[in-house]
Amino acid sequence: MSGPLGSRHFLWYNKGNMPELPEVETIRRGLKDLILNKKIIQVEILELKSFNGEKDVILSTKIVQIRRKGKALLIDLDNGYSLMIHLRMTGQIIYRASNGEIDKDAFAGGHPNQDFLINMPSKHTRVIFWLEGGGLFFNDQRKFGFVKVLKTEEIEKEDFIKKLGKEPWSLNFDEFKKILKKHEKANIKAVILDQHNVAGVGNIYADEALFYAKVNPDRLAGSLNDTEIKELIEGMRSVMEKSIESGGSTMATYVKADGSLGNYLDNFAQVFQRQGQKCFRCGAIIEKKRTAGRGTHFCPRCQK
DNA sequence: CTAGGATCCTGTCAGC
DNA sequence: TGCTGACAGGATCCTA
Repeated sequence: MSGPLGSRHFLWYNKGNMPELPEVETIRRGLKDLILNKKIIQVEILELKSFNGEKDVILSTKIVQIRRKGKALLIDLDNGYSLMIHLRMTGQIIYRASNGEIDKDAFAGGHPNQDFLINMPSKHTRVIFWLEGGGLFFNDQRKFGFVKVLKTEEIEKEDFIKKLGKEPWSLNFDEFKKILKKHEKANIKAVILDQHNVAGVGNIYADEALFYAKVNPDRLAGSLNDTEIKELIEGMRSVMEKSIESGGSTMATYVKADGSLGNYLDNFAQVFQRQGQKCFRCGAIIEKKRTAGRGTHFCPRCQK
């Protein structure tokens, strides 16, 4: 197929590159320059499952703010309503010109795949928001993500948001230690993946943060000492900050300078999807196993 | 209450 | 070559 840069792209399957906090933050920043103050002219729901709420209530409204809570993207409208978007594993937010074609303003973020590079809508497009001068496409291959319409003032009462834990940056040592004590018999990886405990950490950054803290993902939460707890908070902050700086999984990080497709994980990953390769810290071979029901990458030598 | 397994869904890939 | 089944995973629901 021919890509937007005029070169040929090879098909490349991204296993497990799911949107987490850094991806949603990158989308939030990207959309701010593109859709703020724009009016929603029409909404097309192509998959009922992907859209919750009343569509008519958001028609002819203006986008006044774009926020993020954990992995949830929040788009506030000027009539007291908001859109809550959760990308789950395969969700994407794609902005295109009003005919769906890729132009200089094109933007895409979330689960990186071919849809970043082709005209919209695609077979994975579930909801289209036609705006003044552009189209905002919610794509989601596996249909686990969703768009939800709700009153802005009711966001805090929404089930997912209400139960959301703090993000690593606002979580202090004592609070985190208390959480680990509460779940002392669960795997540490399961604890930091649970959005009720810490907001925003998904499978990629859980593995990366545990590597940073030199903690084996199978360890029980109650077994971590104070130094490890401190390092783990630092790790969660650090790996996600680094990913946000590098642009998360967006079109810009997906298409390399020569027009071929790259892996945005290359920008920061120390262990994720590096099984069989050498640990950057100690040289041992990175392994993959199953922890907390998830594919888990770790260094068997330096993660104790 | 907690911990852990099943579930949703589509696409990929190994194995025959 | 084409089919089949295993696998991937965020958050929720269910079970013990």
